[in-house]
Amino acid sequence: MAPERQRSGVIPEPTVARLPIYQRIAAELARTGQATVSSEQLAALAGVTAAKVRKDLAHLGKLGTRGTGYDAAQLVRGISEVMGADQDWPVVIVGIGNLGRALINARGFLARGYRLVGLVDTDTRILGTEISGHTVVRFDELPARLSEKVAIGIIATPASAAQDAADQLVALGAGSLLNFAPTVLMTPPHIRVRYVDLSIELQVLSHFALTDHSDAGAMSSVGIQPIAAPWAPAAGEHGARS
Amino acid sequence: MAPERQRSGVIPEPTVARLPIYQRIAAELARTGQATVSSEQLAALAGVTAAKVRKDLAHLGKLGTRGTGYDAAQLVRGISEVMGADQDWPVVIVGIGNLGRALINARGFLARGYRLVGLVDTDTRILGTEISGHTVVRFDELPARLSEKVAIGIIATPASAAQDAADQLVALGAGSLLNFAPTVLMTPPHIRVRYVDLSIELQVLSHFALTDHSDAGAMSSVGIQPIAAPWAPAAGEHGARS
DNA sequence: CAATGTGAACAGTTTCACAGCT
DNA sequence: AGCTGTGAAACTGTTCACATTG
Repeated sequence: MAPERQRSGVIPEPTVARLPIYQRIAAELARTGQATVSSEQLAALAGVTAAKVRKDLAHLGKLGTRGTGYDAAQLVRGISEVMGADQDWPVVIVGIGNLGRALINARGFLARGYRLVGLVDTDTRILGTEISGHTVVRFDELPARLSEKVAIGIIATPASAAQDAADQLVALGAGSLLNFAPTVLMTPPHIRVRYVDLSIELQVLSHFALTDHSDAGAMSSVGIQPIAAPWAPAAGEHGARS
Repeated sequence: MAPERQRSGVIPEPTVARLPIYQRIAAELARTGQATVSSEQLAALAGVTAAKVRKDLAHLGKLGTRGTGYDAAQLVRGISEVMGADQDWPVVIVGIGNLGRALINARGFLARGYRLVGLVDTDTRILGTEISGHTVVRFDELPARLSEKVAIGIIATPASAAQDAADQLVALGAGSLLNFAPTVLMTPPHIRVRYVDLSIELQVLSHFALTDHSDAGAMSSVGIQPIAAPWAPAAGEHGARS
């Protein structure tokens, strides 16, 4: 029945990082009553080219209809499926400072499939505190409170504590780590790690501010900046590898 | 005198995103008394290949010495220079929730060159609050408090407020935006935008957890995982484009 | 006939291998 | 002898152009 899903090969990482963006747009359009989306429209709203959208979506199998476009609702489901948002991913957050709290509270961050199962910190001032239905504990108290393996560990500690956090998370079964601390982690080879280093983001911006030096729009790389619009979507990619 | 700096062409974005990592490592080594670093050592600590390190650093001009390696202190300075960390970048943060506060407090985030000049929010509960020597104000009060153009605007608001924040920041002269809200921003073509979407990071991890499915270390892409170590650095890239 | 899906050309990065300094 | 700097090859991802299909 289902119109041929889950195409064969692996999906390239840049594509994987763009799929959630298409999904968000498709969901919003579906919500406002639009049943179908063209690659052109999706491209305009996502800040990429239409060809890229089609290549990206082709990885999901054929869920478009020629002459018509993609079914918005079907797109949302199809992308959920490949992203694994359907499954259940027990998440532990280490480091309950401002960043940790921001992650806990951010709407849409721990939604759909990503289930918070533990909060870890060492600061005695917040140990024992209850946040979002979870008590903040030290690492050695965590196993007693877990009834399952951790799938994803989020490291929101200072750099000095990050490696230890990674070790402990791996010991609890985490196969994936999301590291916000500015350090390169040493991990066994089968562990997937993604880095989000906020200070690097700033530095990359200032570097290009320097080299673009007022030569408006010269930003060689992408930047589709579609046809006739006073303002065009600013295209962006989300990187990192394991 | 200075040994030929600032090579001609543009530096590829993936390289730009790695330079701060090398810098951090070089700084740490210099601090512990090591005067010179080889590409091999830098590679092992950064989780990349030695060839990549050499190609990357070659963009800075020739600051290595054959047979010896790179001078650690010189590396730190050279990278500061190309990243623009020497210059002065007035930064405004919009959205003083947990994330905004995390950015303000994170050691190393607003250091060296990135100078906080304004905090904006609309929540009456925190308006007027003083944080890090800056009073949180509404956007319309900000111009009166600024004595210069904004260089970089950081958007740490909910998605619903992000586009407005972007518009206002651009009006204040910001040429670069760092957007943490899960939305594609519409901006004039000469504005550089980088996206950090936390929920996408989680989804990318779960996608690959799905497809790698226990086939340990098969992660095709990079993953140098050097020679003989029980644990190898987990390589990572930091992406996004304007 | 509009809009997808895709082979082929193109572009950007990474890896390799080694020539060239120190 | 050791280690950088760099062309050339390999690879990965993007853009183009169009045949194909509903």
